[in-house]
Amino acid sequence: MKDVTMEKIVALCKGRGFIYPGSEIYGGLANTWDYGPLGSRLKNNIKDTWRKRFIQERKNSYELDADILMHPRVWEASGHVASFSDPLVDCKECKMRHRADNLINDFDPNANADAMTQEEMMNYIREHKVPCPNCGKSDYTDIRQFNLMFQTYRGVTTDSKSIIYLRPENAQGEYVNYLNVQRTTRAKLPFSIGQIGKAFRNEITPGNFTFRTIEFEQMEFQTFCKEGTDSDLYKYFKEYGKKYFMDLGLPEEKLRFHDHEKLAHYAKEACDIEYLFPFGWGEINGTHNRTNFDLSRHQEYSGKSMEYLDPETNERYIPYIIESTYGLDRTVLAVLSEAYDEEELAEGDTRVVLHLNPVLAPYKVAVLPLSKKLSEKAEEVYNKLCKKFMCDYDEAGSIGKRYRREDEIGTPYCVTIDFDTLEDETVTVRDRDTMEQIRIKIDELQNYIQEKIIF
RNA sequence: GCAGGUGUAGUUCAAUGGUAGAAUUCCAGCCUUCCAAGCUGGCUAUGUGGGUUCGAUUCCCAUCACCUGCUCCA
Repeated sequence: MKDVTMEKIVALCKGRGFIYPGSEIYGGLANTWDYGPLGSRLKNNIKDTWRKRFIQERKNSYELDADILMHPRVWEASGHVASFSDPLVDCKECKMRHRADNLINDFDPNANADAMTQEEMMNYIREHKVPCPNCGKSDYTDIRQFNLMFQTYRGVTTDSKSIIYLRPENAQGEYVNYLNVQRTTRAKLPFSIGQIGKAFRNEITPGNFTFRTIEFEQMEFQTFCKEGTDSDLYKYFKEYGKKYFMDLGLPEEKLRFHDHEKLAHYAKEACDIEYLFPFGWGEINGTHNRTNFDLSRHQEYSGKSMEYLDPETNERYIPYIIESTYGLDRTVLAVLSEAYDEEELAEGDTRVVLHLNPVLAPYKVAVLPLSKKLSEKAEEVYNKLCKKFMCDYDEAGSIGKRYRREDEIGTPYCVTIDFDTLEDETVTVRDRDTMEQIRIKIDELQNYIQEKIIF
């Protein structure tokens, strides 16, 4: 086991085709990344495991694929238009950047900056000569609003009436559709809606590789329930999430809960699951008890009833929502960080190997003819296996070199065709983790591999 | 966004105000019967845009990206 650094992860990702810098030929675009052939497979495999755990294996769970673009009023109702922007000022003296509201609240906890307009905050800072926490001077630029939502315009003109937003979270798609889903599936509370999709936030902060990006993909699970059952479900889904990560291959000692004390405007309870990345602990899941805040707001802003008619009691009420959000890109990064290893073999020989859970591996199996004279037979085996699995084929270089190449991209099984194969229809299957080899009939290959990739 | 640093083949490094060299990777061929062998050949680079200059990869400016620190982080 060697030191795993972000540099090594980034280098492997770029070098082997997991993740490339975005728009690289134009010099790159900060905080954007493109998933290459292997990264796409890994990402999709993670999505598949998530769907299996959260949709397929749970009763009363349904998938949704809502549009990224939503009615602008959605974001007024959700509170994002009002509170998803930060009022920023720069100290002219030391160039330090501050949030104006934090500056005021830290200066005088009773000032209640949250209730101030931008202008009132500016005046307050000037009148009270609020000092810069860094250098002590009080000489600031004007407040600039920094909205974390990306805006764009629909239609041919760019007048303000046509502003629409790229969604900064996916949850609202489930919320505005919750009655559609409930009606069409005839679901009874509690039921859940899951969704995998992209969200966008105009973050200015450089992230650790794909840890913080401006475009990112989330796997979200919203459970609609009756008030009073919410806290138990909240606790349940925290644990369910942790179990999911452990099933992916993240060890328990590198996972921890982080309960929030300072809560977002919608939340009654909030907890992150954090993973110990090479750069430190980082959030990979957030579970929130959002109460009936969102649905109440949508009822208020849309004028449509968001009430659920409880068929057992004939009560009408707005359900509570337990949200559990999984960062897909972060999960990919966590899985890669955990899988990465450099192993010392005999006499200074080393190999880089990704000990990926086989179910996540981009290629499940690689077909390697020992000699190019065996290509025909090898292709026959390849054509058989690729009907069932993502399958690699390599006949370039020595067999040892090809094993190393597959180790580096996490292929769990290498199938080697030799001259005996032509006689007895058997092949060698070499295990990535143990490097042990077994001899097996070609006809048994498919079942052998299939059994190893059950999630 | 601020301060400092760095940008040369896919990767790691050279060199130079006169038009870039190596190792490795990769590709092809020979060889090779299970863990990075060898031989031969081949492809590939001065982040981008300006400026100074007869001539810029080199000097200057801007920009973009990356690294370190701050700031920010629903």
